[in-house]
Amino acid sequence: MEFTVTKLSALFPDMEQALKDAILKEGSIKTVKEGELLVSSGQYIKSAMLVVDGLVKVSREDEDGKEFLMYYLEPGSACALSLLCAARSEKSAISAKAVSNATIITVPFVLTETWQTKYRTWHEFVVATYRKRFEELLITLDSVAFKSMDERLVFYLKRQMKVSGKLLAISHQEIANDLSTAREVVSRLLKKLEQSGAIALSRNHIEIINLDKIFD
Amino acid sequence: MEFTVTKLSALFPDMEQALKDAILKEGSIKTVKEGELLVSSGQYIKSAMLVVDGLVKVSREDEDGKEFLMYYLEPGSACALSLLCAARSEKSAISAKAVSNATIITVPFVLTETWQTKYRTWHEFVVATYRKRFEELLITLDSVAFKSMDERLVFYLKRQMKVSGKLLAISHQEIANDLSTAREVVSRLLKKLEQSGAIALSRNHIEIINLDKIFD
DNA sequence: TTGCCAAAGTGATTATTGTCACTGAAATGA
DNA sequence: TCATTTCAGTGACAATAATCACTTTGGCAA
Repeated sequence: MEFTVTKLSALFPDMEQALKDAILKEGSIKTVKEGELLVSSGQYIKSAMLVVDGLVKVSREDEDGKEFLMYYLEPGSACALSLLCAARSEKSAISAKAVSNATIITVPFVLTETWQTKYRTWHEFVVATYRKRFEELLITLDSVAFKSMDERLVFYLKRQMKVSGKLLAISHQEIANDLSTAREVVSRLLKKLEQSGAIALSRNHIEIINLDKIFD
Repeated sequence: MEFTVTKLSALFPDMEQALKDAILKEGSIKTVKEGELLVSSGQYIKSAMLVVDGLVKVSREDEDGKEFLMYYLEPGSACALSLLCAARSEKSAISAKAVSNATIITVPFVLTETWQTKYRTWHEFVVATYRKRFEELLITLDSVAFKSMDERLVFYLKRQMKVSGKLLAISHQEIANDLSTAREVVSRLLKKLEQSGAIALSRNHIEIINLDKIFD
């Protein structure tokens, strides 16, 4: 896929012209296949990453490999971590994985740091990104801290629906990983949701019928 | 307590002179007593808050009043939320409470927004604050997502020790609130820790003897 | 000093979640 | 098409945490 200023404008409408030019000039375009890792746990991040196409899933991982879904990145958004770790080039305990075929623009930190003062709209973009990720993280934290597994599952399905539509191509095991629980637990709770008519189950697919009646 | 540029310099060593002058000129100094609320849940935040003395506890709250400790703010730090909510003057689902008598400098958002471009070091301070809070939030998230209650309690006590020393003046109920669990659970687990010699219990006080041997 | 109240201790019970050990059912591909 | 692998369903059980219903203790004030 090739990028022009026009396409970039659609994704990042608030950026000034000079910044978009700079992104096209200095950034490298990277395409990743579905399932591929963009950032793996323990890796050093050296570039800012802008998602321009596809969907990227950002997870947290602990020492023994258990993972946990933090949030999704859609086209037009950036990973706050990829901006955060910037300053220190720190090791990250997060991983980023392409959920669908995706296209990313990467810009080395050395450059983006100078952009902070050079382009006002870059700075604004960074701050807006921080804020958005922070809010999403808080919502994720809420659901772990205050909700039980059945509520968390419904919350999860709703979020999935937002990014992938009503027909989810996902296994129970993957859901269990994202929620950091066991597959059997997910299977049982999904079954309950099916019985209540909220979803329809088939192998590797979940069709969301109506989750609104469930909780609040 | 009165503030001079010298005192401010010690707390915020990276700020440029002009910025420190501006803080003293434009900010209002606010003192709060132990236990007082700085920000209560549902309130609109209209100012950036810089902690210059004392200790402030930042918690998340859900609809039915259950709370959850996010992190502590020590002198020289700012609440990321108080910077984040800035742009939108959004309602916050967080509360900030003074753990000890505390002194805060508040600066209205209208001003701090202009500071973003006016003072390079203010911008850097904001970004550094975001990063720090984000990291702390991730660590908090880790402990909820991956750890069981006994591990979380030890983690909690260690964090308390960092901000308040080895003798904690805190009730079991308060710990339970911070961890979003029941008092009985905390009492039982504390008892276990006492039996293992890691802590000593007395009414309204917990003395930390050695938590290093416990876990990892 | 006594009486009260908040804090802490405790046993019993329930609910939720995690684990184990399977079986069966679809997809894949050789 | 058959064989292998992956995914899903399920019952039994264990472990953890939450809830309930108390009792006990210590600190403080009248």
